[in-house]
This record gives sequence, structure tokens and C-alpha cells, in this order.
Amino acid sequence: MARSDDVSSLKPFLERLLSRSKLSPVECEAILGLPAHERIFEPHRDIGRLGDNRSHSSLVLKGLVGRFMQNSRGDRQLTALHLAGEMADLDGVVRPDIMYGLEALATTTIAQVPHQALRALAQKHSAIAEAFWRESASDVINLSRWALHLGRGAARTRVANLLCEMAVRMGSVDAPELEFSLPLTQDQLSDATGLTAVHVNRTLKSLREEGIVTYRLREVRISNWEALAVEGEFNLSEFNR
Amino acid sequence: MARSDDVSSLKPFLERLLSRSKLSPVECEAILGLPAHERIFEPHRDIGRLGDNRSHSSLVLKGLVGRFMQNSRGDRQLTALHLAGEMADLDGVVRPDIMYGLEALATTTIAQVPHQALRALAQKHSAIAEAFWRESASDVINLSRWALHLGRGAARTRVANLLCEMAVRMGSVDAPELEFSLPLTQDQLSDATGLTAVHVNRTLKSLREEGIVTYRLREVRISNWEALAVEGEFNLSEFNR
DNA sequence: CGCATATTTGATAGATTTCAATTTATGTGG
DNA sequence: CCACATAAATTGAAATCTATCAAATATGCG
Repeated sequence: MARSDDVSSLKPFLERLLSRSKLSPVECEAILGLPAHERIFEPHRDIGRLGDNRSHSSLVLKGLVGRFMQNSRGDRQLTALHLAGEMADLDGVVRPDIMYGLEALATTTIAQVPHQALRALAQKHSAIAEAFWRESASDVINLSRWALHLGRGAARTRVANLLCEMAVRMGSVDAPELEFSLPLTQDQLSDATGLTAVHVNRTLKSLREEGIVTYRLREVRISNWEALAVEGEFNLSEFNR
Repeated sequence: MARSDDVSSLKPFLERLLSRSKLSPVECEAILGLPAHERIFEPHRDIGRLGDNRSHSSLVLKGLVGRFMQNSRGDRQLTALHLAGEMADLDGVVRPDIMYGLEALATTTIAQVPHQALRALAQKHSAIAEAFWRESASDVINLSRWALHLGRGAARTRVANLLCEMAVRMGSVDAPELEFSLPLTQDQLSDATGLTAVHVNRTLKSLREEGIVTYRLREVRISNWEALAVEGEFNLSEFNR
């Protein structure tokens, strides 16, 4: 349970909080001083067990994490993707009985931060409490948008939308990355989009044949951003930072 | 802009908070003392406009409210249903640029509570801040479950699940209401389940013909709770209070 | 009674899944 | 660096599910 003497491990988390919330220098220090315990997970490995009562939240330091739920038949639905710098289950602090799972999609480094420490910070600093709440509120918006696509979007829309979103999140807000690696298996892509792996493959094929985007070996190359955004009903301006 | 001299209007909101969070008597009083402004909405009326920057949250006092997002074609996807006592957009306090819409599904009475007042309470009382955060965290879980059904559930599953969920929420936790009125048009049901109104109708028909549940004129009668729960992949024990 | 809204039904087209191979990458030990 | 084993991607054909289009019935309300 090493204290994070190396301040930098929590730095990206602080950055992310600051992108949406305002914190005083003291509060920033408090965040950076949080205890953290690093662990590494191989791809396809679940982080913690589903249904576990967890005692810490997972900050992604490197790699990619998927949040998911699954039904009785074991079909899995990803409900969020978390890049480095994101706390994947901050809400666990106030709902430790939380019922979604986390899965390492790529080789991933996680910093585990005790709920207790996060909760104490929130109790002490109202601005931090508000910042944490705001993170969950942002989650709600993202999940709502995801539900919209799952419920109302065709296969092409869902796949294209996901690629658009990741392009923006990997790049800068103004300039979506047009070439990036997305360490998602087509099988995992199907879990994210609520489709079959076979159908994801065919959808990608048609997008490729139309010269819109290439997805090969987990490398994305967007050749026609405009068209992809239309297909994905993706609106950069209303994208949730 | 009447102060709520009638304390009772915020009472159900307090009850709901207390069902998940612990608050001191002083904090309870603070909640009950929140300013509230009542308004009535007819069915199918949107509450506030999509994209508006809102300045207050909407507590449902009577009726039924649907939270939704819609795509460019105007297809609507409901992402949550809110019964009396629930604050439909508490997250608006920390994300006033919030991007989902609210729609009165039945004739509905709303108590509008200023964000500013809610935010001030959260800043003053850390337990209230935590309770509010916990509400958003619970939202996240509900939305995740909803995304699972939208992405991985068949039509029957989605419809059955919704009926199960509402049965439990209208009744007590242990004893789902087997006969209740759910003021949802089949068209609205289709917005909730991500299906077509026509297909919802056929799905309801088949459930009816199998003697599982009757949905007629917005009245639900569940004749076989067990079967409905199986169809809906509904697990009472893991249902999110 | 009569319009407006909601439900129901039929027929058909279209999208997605399922099942079953086959081919293409990736990783590992020799 | 090659050969084999495993995981991932790709393809075809057929079955299912869901949407679409169009019309007929039923219900709520003034």
C-alpha cells in the first residue's frame, strides 16, 4: 500500500478533474497526495470480480479499461471506455455495492485508490466533493448518449460513433486524431456496440469499402472524417468533455 | 417563486435521499426548507427545452416523467423514468449544460428547486453533498443496466424488464405490485425500449397470449410474475434501490 | 355523435444473428 | 528465423428478428 511518493501517478487524475471543476491549490495538493497502489492487468482480464464489494477505485494510468455489465447468459455490454487519466469507478466511493464490472482491454496499469481516502477528501473539501459529483454527472450524460445509440442507432451508426468518439478523446478537442491505435478486438467492439462480432466485421468492411475509415489490427485510420461523423451521428459541438 | 411554506412538498425527496443516505436532523430540515416552485405539465409536454441551460432541478410530485435524448432524426430514447418523489435532473446542479431532456408522460406536477439552493446546501453540509453524489452514482448504475438491455436484450426482454422494474418501483421492494397503472402510451413504451410502437404491440400481445402479463389501456396486470421476471432477465435481488 | 389519439393487424422489406468454415495475425519454443 | 498453437478476422448461407408501410379498430373527449 505505497503512498504515492511519486506525485505524478495521480497527476492525470487531477488534470481531468480540473478540466471540469475548479480547485484551490490546497485541494489540488490533497488530490495529488492520495495513496495509490499500482497494479498491472493483462488484456481480457477482469479488474476485481463482478459483484464484489470494492474498497478502492481504479485510476487508469496506462492502457484501456472497459466498464461493463452482463446478463444471465453472459452476454457482455460495455457501458464506458476509460483512457489513461480517468477514474473508472469513482462512483464506487458512494456505492461500494456497485454492480458493474471493469475489464482491462489492453495491457493496463491501474492505480488503486482507497474509497476511504477519497471519501475523506470529499468530506473535508466541498469543492472536491462537488468535483467528484460532477464526474458522476458527466458519466450520466455519457451513458445517456450511449443508450440513445444502442436503442435508436443502426449498426453503422454505433460503430461509426464509437470511432468518432475515440478519435476525439485520443486527440485534442478541436482536432480529432485521424490515425490512432485503439486496442479493441472486434469482439470487444461488438460488446461495446451491442452487436455481433460478425456484424461488426461486416460493418467495418462496408465503411472501409466506402473509403470512410480503416480499422485493421487495432489501428484506426479515418480517411473521411466528415462522412464518419455523419454516419455516426456524431456532433463534436455537443460532445461531453 | 413561492417558498415552500408547505414543508411536505419536499418531503418525498427527503425520504428518497434517506433511503440511500444518512442525514442528521439539521440536514433533513435544510432539505425540507429548500425553495420550490410548483408547476403542472400535460402529458407529452417537454419540461424545459432540450439544450437549455437550466437553472433549477425538477422534483416530481405527482405523475410520471421521462428522461430522454434524441438523435438528429428526432428518434427519441427514454433513458430513465421518474416517479413521484424523484428528482429527475439533480445532476443539473453540477452540469447545468446538461444535455438530456425531460418529458411529462402523464399529467405531472413538478416542484422546481433552484440549482443555486441545492448547490449551497451541498457546500454547507458534506453529508448532503455525499447524498447528492450518491443519487447520481445510482443513476449511473441504472443507466448501465438499461444500456445492457438495450444492447443485449431481445424485444421481449426489454419490454418484460421494464414492466418488472415498474412493478417493483410502484410497490414495495419485497412485493412487486401485480396490478398497477403505468401511464405510458405504447408509443412511449417504444421510446423506452428502443423498439417500434408496432413491435411493442406485438410483443405485448405475445406476452398476453402466453398468460404472463396484460397491458391494456395503460393498466398492467401481471398474472405470472415468475415468468415475467425470467423473460425480462429481471433479478430482484440485484435491483438498485 | 365525431374528431383526434392510440391500438391492433397484415404483408413485406430489411437488418442482424446464427452457424460453420476458412483465412490471417500473433506469440512462443526450438 | 521457422513451425506450431492460439487468437482474431473474414466470408458465405440461411434463419430470425425487427422495421416499415398501409389500413382497420378501438378509445377518449368535447
